[in-house]
Amino acid sequence: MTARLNAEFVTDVLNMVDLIPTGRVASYGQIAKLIYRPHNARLVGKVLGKYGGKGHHPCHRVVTANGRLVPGWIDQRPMLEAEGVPFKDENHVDINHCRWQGL
DNA sequence: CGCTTGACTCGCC
DNA sequence: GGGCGAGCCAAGC
Repeated sequence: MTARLNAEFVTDVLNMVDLIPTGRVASYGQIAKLIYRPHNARLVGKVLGKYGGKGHHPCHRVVTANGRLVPGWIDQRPMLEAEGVPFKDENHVDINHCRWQGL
């Protein structure tokens, strides 16, 4: 995972998301930091929406730092719920309790 | 070639 | 504790 500005970045993001354990979620900033790009959190979401949606990566386990799910993606809630992720609201997960600590 | 937008984050009020 | 604004990077028009 080197500091690249192209496909390497995408590969690293997808790789990180793919290794998130079931019943656990990670925030965009968390992943961005793991790939040495703390300011590219927005890119993580963009990548997931493009490559993640096309590939077989558990992009549904990735939420915002606030624990909010993807706006417009209603299927994300039941998917996370089925994996054992506690929910605060219909659009917010208890990220404080299920945050991925794979650091 | 430059402005707009986006599955974000953090600081300030 | 919740709402608002600024910052950052990349892709699309």
